[in-house]
Amino acid sequence: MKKQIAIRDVALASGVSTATISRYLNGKFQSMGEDTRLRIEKVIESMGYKPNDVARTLRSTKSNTIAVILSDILNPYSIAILQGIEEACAGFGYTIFVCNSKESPAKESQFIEMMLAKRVDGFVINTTGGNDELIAKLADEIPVALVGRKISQGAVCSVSVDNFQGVNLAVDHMLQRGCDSLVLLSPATHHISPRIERVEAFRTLAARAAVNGIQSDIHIFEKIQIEAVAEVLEKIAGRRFSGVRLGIIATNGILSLAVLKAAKISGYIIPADFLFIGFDDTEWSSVTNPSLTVISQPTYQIGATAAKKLIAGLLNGHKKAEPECLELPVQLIARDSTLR
Amino acid sequence: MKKQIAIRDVALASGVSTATISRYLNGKFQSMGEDTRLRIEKVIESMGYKPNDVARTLRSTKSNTIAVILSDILNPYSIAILQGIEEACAGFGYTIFVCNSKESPAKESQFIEMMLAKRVDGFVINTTGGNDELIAKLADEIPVALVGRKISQGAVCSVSVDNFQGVNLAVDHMLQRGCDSLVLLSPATHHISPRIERVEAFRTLAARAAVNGIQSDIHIFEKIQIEAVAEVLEKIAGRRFSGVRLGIIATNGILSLAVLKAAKISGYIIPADFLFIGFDDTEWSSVTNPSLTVISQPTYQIGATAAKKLIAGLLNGHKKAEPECLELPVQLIARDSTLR
DNA sequence: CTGAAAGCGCTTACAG
DNA sequence: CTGAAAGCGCTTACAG
Repeated sequence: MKKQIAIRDVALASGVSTATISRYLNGKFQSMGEDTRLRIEKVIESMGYKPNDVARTLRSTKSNTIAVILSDILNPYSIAILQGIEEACAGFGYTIFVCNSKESPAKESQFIEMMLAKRVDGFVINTTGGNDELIAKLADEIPVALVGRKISQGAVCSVSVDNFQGVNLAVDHMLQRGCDSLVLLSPATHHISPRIERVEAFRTLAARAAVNGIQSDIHIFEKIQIEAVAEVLEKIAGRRFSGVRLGIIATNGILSLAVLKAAKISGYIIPADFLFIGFDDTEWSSVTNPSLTVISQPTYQIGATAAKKLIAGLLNGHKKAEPECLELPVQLIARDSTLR
Repeated sequence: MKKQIAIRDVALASGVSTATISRYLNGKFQSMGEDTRLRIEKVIESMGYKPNDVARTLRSTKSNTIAVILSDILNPYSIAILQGIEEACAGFGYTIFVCNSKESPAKESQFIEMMLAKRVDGFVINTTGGNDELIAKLADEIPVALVGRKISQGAVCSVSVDNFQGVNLAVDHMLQRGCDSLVLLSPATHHISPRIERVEAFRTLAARAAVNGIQSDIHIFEKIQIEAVAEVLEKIAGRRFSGVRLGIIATNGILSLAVLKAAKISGYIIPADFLFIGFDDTEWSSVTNPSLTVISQPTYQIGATAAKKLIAGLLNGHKKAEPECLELPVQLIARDSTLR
């Protein structure tokens, strides 16, 4: 690497002090003669000078950098959120670090430390659910916006969805289509808020439906494996011969895909054997066999909104993001998997 | 934010100089008394001192940070590569900046400038194809590894796939299944190497097949829109009534999905109306209707390999990554879309 | 094995 | 409108 041109070189060549160059770099043109401004512009152009962001950050304690910590980068849900974050940040000149905690609280807290050491200006976190205390403290020091998953303590800014509404839409849809038995499939809830909320919502709604003789059940999967799902399917869909009209709801995209694969392996036909609703309207949910009725989450918007809230706080010089909890509405998209 | 504890504070509290603390931080234990090491360890622990990476980077010109510039973060292909990069980097303590150029050469070059200003240690780029010269020069200054797409000039390290092999597998498969007319669907090739290579490969292979009376055609899509694809399908699949046995190959995942959607809208039945092979074995290609025969690319491995090559160079103190061009093999996965 | 000192490339009151 | 000077928090020869 050839020797870097520093601000000193530009100052020398322009016949002004480094302070003035710095002012120019920071767009403080009001306090500067037009002639000097023009001169500096020329010199910078001709020397091909590029400011060193690391030095600027060290001095100004502003890095124009945001840490994004995702619990599972493989989930299309996370990617859509990431895209929302990326675009919102790029629009304001912020660059993002991307970390993948893989649902490990230990990794998550390590990443938080690393990002702190890199002096990021703020955090967008889709938390594992295992660092509530750490994140609450973090949010006291530096702007933090949570996406998709909330934490149980502290007043931390979050953007998520109305999970009760989501499950409600799914349950209502099933009942309208004549189901008299409902089963909810969920990944292990741990301390992950949307999972807890969805299971809770289902409990509440199932209790209401029970009054009208609707049966219900809940299955939690510690690990999402096709075989495990197939096994459970075998158990609950055996009812199809008993004249029961079964409706199955899966509470996230990964699990929805697993149900589709398990059904295929086990030879179940959807919607003949059971109606099925998944979560997350991925780009492929309209071309599966059958096409998938889903609860669609505004993923892009979740990411973009969170990033914008964070940056709004940053631009106002706040030490923390507005601790407001936003809950965006979801939508049911009816397709063939619930065709009666 | 409470005042940061600096190395000076630790030095004071430990009764040594900042130089010694710095040595400790950098693991230079050989040149240090065991007693001092232990003492420093204690002090750092009790003060909760965290080194400032920005300052370290400014001084040492090493940021332990790598820029990843993706041409389309929405493509599952990119995500899988990103995952490979992320894991390889995390394994060596490197953090990644993620930039999405959205196939815009202008954005791509802007991102390169930004990342340079942030003093990243290296670049992993899935290029738009519009900055060959810039990237070639870049690679002379700093380690660069290209993923998926190569550039036409300069000796730059790259990890991609054997595209001739991929198309060859697809064409052979079609012929074995009795096709006598082959059509290749490709997004606009621009200067994107795998697209060019795939179209070229098809040309070569189609010419060979022509000797045996096999017909062939190529359609390039400027923009991938369902309607445009449906229109082309209408034109070429009209042949199905002429007793011709048609095989269609789409050269990337996004386009494959579009073909599936277009076929559905237009009422074409795959594989009855035509056989179909897509590129990229996404997690959902086994549950589409019909399940998809694909050319599977080792996406995770592409990313991981590129990142490891880059880091290997970095660790050896090289200014540039080994300018070797790696081409990984692809695989054909046969499913229902080519069932005869 | 350890320290004093210079310096990485900027920004920021302060003074004029 | 502009400059001199201090300093952000480290690392690195150099010297002992």
